[in-house]
Amino acid sequence: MSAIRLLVLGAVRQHGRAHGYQVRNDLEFWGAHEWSNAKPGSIYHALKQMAKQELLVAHEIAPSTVGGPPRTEYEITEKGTEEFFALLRESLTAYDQKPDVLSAALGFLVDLERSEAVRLLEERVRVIEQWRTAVTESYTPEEGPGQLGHIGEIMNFWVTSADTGARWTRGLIERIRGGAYTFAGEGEPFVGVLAEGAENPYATQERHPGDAR
Amino acid sequence: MSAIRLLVLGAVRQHGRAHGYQVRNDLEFWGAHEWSNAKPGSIYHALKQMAKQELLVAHEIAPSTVGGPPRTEYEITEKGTEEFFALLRESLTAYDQKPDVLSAALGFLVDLERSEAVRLLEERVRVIEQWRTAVTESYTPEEGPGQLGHIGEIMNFWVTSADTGARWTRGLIERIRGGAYTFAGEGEPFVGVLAEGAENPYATQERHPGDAR
DNA sequence: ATCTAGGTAATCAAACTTGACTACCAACAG
DNA sequence: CTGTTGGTAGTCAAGTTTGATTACCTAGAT
Repeated sequence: MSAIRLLVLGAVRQHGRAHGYQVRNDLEFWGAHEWSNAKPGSIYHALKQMAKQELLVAHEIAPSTVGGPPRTEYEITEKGTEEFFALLRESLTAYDQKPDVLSAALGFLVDLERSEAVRLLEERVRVIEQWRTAVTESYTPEEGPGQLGHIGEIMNFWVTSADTGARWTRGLIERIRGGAYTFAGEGEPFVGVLAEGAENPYATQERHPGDAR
Repeated sequence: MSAIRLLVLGAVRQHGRAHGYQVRNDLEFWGAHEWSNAKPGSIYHALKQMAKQELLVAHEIAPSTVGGPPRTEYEITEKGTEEFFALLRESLTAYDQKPDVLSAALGFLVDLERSEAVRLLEERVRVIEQWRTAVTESYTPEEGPGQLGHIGEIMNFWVTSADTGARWTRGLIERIRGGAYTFAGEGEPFVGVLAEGAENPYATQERHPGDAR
């Protein structure tokens, strides 16, 4: 599964109603074009595709208010909302080692309730650990180690990445447990989209436990 | 760039001459279907594509020696060999954060000379560090931290992954400096392909400095 | 009044990827 | 000597991704 559907569904959902260019801008604001396949063609394709599948409805109106050609607006349906949460939950727990999927899911983490977020992330840690066990067991000994030569470095690399992923996830769980961020049903949600016509003032640093209440 | 071209080119090159099914088996032997898009359709597609681009030549012969339909054999051309090394060098140094590309390159690392391998990996570390600096600078302060809320976790995740990647690469450099593995021009290369008709006895563990001479 | 630089919104062909499916043959059971 | 299981080798249609390109409009410069 690629990250694009989750990203697009989530972006439309946050706006309530959005046209392609708006979605495109949100995703750029999140830096998504850097770590996922959120490029114009993919975004517009996903919108059309999901409209055909009735996850979105297309309103062929809106003759543009700020110049440029007319635009199509999309609205998320009930079915789309279900799909959104299904994708979100799956992306958080699956360890398919495609980091863009996890990144996309992190962007929508706070759309869940705090307790569920924690539960899913704990499940994620479990899945990673299982994967690690399976891999190191099935790809081991028999004829003794060293049989693989430099090929073993590939597995070593993946295992190292998995361990980092697990450790990082545990850190995130702690931050959430410690009260960081505002989750669903906790009032004033954090708005991660650009207002119509706003500038793009991105900002971040190594963030840790106590901030962003 | 996806990993498939490098994988297929490299596999054909190691055999000297190979048919699709053989390549497919090699990649499976390396576990490539688990961490890359090395699936049958992609492999056969890549073979045809690269034959059209004259990176490979197709020999439409070989009426099968072991049962099954006739098969097409491919041979790497000079142009293909150049492309192979170009892809390999790029995959080792580029930090496009698609880990499958690095994995593929690791499989062919020993086709380079030891000194070049080290040089490229050091370059890789530099590139990762540059990326890290650029990201943490450009996505920072201005309106003070905490502006990003949970969105900051995405960057945090990428930065953590980058750091792990850099640290792991440094470890690999040390292992190589310490004499691990057999590189180009050092005699008897390690054979990472299945002999015609061989079983698939994969094996690995957390490997460290002194082994596999 | 005209030109053009630049932002807005989207499309398109070409390439790539996927997963299911086909076709061929050998070997063995019945 | 017939059927059927299983491995070998590959194809195909449907879907996705990419990068270049188009079309529209505004605002300021000439």
